[in-house]
Amino acid sequence: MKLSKQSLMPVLAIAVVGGLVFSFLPILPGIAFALGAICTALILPLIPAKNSFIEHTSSQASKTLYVGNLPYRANESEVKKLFSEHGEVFAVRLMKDKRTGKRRGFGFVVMSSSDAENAISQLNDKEYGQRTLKVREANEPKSGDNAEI
DNA sequence: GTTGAGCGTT
Repeated sequence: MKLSKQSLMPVLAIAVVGGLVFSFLPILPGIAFALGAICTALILPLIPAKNSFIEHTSSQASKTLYVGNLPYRANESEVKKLFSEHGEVFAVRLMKDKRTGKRRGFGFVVMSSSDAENAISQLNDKEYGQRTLKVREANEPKSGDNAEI
């Protein structure tokens, strides 16, 4: 039963909006806010329903790849475009320093497992931006369902 | 604005 802020913010927002909507009715503001909260409880299960619709697209087998020795000038769009030429890339995350926000020069690329193996053999030790890319599989695969080799 | 081995975030 974890209650995070991100799942609580929309609830409060919808509750406030519901309270404003019901405030037009000749009732007490407390009753209006209560009705807004009830409406929130009613449409709350509908929000994950739309999310599951979007997740229906990402029902592919994804594997996390570690990409090191990246140029500091490289962006996620360039890396994603580079990996997209050798396979279907789902997401690219370039890790940056949490203190200064500077790029540390490595990141992770999430793509399909079969295309991932092909991309590794194609992009590993590949010259990119006057640097030799280092593409390997991630040590901690989040989606390790099809991560068997 | 700098640097160069490495395995990470809601």
